[in-house]
Amino acid sequence: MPSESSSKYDQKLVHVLKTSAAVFADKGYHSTSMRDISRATKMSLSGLYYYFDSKEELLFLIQDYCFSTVIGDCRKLLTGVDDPVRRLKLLIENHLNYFVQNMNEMKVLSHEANSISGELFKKINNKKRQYVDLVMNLLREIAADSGAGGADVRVATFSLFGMMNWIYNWYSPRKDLDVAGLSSNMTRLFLRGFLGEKVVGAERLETGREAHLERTVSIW
Amino acid sequence: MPSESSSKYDQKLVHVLKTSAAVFADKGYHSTSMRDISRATKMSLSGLYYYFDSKEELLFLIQDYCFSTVIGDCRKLLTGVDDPVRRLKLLIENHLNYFVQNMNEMKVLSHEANSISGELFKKINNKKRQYVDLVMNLLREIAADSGAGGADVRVATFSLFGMMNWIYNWYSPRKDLDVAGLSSNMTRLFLRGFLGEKVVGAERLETGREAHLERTVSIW
DNA sequence: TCTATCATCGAACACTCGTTCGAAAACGGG
DNA sequence: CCCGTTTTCGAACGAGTGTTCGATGATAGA
Repeated sequence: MPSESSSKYDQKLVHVLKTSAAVFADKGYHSTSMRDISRATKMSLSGLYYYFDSKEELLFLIQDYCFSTVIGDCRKLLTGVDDPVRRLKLLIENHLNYFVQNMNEMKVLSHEANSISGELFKKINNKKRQYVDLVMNLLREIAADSGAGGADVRVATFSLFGMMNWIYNWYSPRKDLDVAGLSSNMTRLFLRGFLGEKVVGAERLETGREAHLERTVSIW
Repeated sequence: MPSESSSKYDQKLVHVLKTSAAVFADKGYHSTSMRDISRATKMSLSGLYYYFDSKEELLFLIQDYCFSTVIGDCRKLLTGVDDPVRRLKLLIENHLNYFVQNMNEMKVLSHEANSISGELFKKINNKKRQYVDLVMNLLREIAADSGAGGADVRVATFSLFGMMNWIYNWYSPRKDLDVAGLSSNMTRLFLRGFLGEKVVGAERLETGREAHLERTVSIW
């Protein structure tokens, strides 16, 4: 949706989306009134409707912007990387990195997934399914490569999403590990669990490089 | 809250709670009107208020009943079991077993945790914290016993809750594994990830017994 | 059968909601 | 500076909200 054009209009829209996401995350979508949004954005009530047609479309824009960003960033990050285990690791890092920095949006994504209906709902769900399939196929590939056929791939996929997407319920940047630590912990937890120790050991050799996301103490 | 007394009153209250939970799960708490509840329970609007003082207390009763049940069942199940790994395994089985059979409540628990305020919120949060601490201490114990100090216990705890509590987003009793399969998959996934393979191998010897919860094909 | 308690109900109140509309302000290229 | 476009706004409407109240029906022990 948001191309490279950062027009005045786009900038303000993004600002409205971010502010609204914060309010939605705090009070919940349905018990947030358009008057609350108006107050938070310092815009008049009717002025808001210049940027979207309804409260529901506002919610859609928030969700769509998030998924587009996270999927887009992910695609960029994965181009050129072939080893599926490394791809998965990068995907996890990207996912956690983005949502730790956008926890309000994450909460809205989780809580208000069913607050959108009709065509807009379909659009969001397609993007979501796209992302899920990406992970599921990755896991299938990894399992096949290593001959570890014990685990149900569907269970594994959603377990991974579960542990990643649950963070908005507990993660505190102040008292917890930073994103790099969080990421390496979860990656190891999941990969070891999915494959067993040996394969993770092999992985260790290949990934000692990219420091851009794990500058701090990391077990990898 | 609900003692052994199954008076007419209690029965009807529980029925109202269960029905309301289904509606809340479907439409969300805030966009469910008391008139919706009235319609679903086939009670008059004002008649509902004989069983609770406000919509918010209705939500509280649903959540409180759930946590009380799951924690109570868990305590019963764990009495007499000393090995921390076995305790954890039983806890996971109990958790998944209960919430697969009460997915509506699970959704309400997750989505509407912050829709309760004041004293009622504190009560719920205490029970929740109790339960989380139980798991976290268990993990600490397990990590100490096996000398595997690599993983952050807090991350591990909430990762476990994440994968378990995410199921309401994807689990379908028709197309997915049954609870026993789900449970054994997640248990293995988590324990292997948390400890590494060896310790899980040891565990395999001790737990081949309890058939009451895993009658079906199980890898354990 | 009488009566006190339990359970249910219809109607109404005060309030907030999302959205619309026409007009005014701000802006920017000529 | 002017004018067409972009952006903002105040006021209002109709619909739906949670809750209350007094009264009525059901129930069960004396």
